[in-house]
Amino acid sequence: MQDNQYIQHPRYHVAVDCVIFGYEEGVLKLLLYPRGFEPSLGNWSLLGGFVQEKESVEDASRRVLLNTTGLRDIYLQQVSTFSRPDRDPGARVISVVSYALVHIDKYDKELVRDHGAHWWPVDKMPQFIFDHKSMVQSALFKLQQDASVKLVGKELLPDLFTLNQLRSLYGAIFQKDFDPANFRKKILSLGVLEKTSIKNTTESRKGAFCYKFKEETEMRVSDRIVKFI
Amino acid sequence: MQDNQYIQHPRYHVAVDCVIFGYEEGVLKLLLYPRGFEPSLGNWSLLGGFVQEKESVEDASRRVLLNTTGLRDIYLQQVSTFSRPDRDPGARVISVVSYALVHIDKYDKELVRDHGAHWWPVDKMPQFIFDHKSMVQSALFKLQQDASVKLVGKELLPDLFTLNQLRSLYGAIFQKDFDPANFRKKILSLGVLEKTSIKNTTESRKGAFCYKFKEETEMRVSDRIVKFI
DNA sequence: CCAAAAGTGTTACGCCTACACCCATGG
DNA sequence: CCATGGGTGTAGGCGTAACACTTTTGG
Repeated sequence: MQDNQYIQHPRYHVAVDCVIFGYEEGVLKLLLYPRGFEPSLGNWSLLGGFVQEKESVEDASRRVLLNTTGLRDIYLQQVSTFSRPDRDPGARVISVVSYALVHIDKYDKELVRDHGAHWWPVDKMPQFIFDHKSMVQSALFKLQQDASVKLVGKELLPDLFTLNQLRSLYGAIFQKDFDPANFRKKILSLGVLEKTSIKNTTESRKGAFCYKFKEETEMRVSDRIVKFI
Repeated sequence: MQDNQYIQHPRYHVAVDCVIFGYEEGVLKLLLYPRGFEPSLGNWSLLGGFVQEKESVEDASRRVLLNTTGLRDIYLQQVSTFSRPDRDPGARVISVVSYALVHIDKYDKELVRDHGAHWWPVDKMPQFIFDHKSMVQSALFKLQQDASVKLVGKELLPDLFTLNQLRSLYGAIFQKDFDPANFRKKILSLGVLEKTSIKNTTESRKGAFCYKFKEETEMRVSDRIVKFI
């Protein structure tokens, strides 16, 4: 492509939309924003923004996440690009969707409240604007794919967690119950967790030992954690 | 986002780049175009083009494929979006990469020759322009992912093919040899192939029966074909 | 004591791997 | 008749699923 060829081609707004996953009380949740004006008033929207001159799509997503949740160093994965010419009735906008995994207890509550945002369980989601519903579906699928070859959890759970909390998280991600005994053996065999001497007694009478992720180890594992995906 | 908010944001050229896979003589190949001018003269480029006013990214990719290979109804999958601000030295261009699977004997030879294009084996690729090398790597990875849960072959092989041709194709995609006996059993157990009475004697003295894909069946299989990815 | 979660052990089954082995045929 | 690819059969191993069973402790 020659430089002078560029000029004759149209240019578009390029947006980023973030599917922000958090995990709380055994439920996988999504941070969404209510749309305050027509069209699509009352429906809910992903957190988004426009790509600025000197940033990449990833930069833009991180900027948007920082501005609305106050969080840095977030685990972020690109999902897919949505580009139907009529997808946004306001103007031609091409949107790159990513998902983010955040610690639901660490975000800036004030900032989020000021934006009117709300955490929605993934199995009870509201009406979305535009094509945001299929964005969420794509993001969830991508998360499942990733979680089947990489142990997610560091990004969503507290630093110390029990194996049953991790199992519940995987249950929430895959919408499926995992056998406690087998899940325990499978996960421990991966060798990426470290047992601590701390017991968590909030969820059972007996109390369960807490684990943490080993430093330095890549959580991407050689064989898949979840076989069926 | 309100309509009047759009105007203050920058707009960019949005391109599509296609990683076109073909399969010939046991080798997985890529259709590439030589760059005829500086910068990056002599290096090779993916087939690309700009997204026009009334088309989606997918539309644009299909248009570009049609214009340069003469092929319609191509199997096309979006891979990822590349957006580093400096990725194209000529101008700010955000590019959405897809891969295409084509029958290497059916494309329009003249059209391709006129463009100076050339099929390159994936294991002997030339120098690329810009970030096209990592585009190809991402595309190959995505193809591997897809081929492990969906039987690709309809899109790359002739209508009638032997199981060993299919095995060679999978070997080329995953850069790994599959055991003939085990591959045969695994593939046939999927139940998506139909044996014909036609024998192909070009590749062995004994001759091998040709198979074809069953009509109507979805080639996406429940358990994965290739376990290690 | 009992319910309920934590944690360990056992068994059976399915699938994959790695071969051995027969078949057909052109040179 | 033999080298070569086509095609079938089989034994071993590994991982998982299913589930029994034991431990701990607050109510």
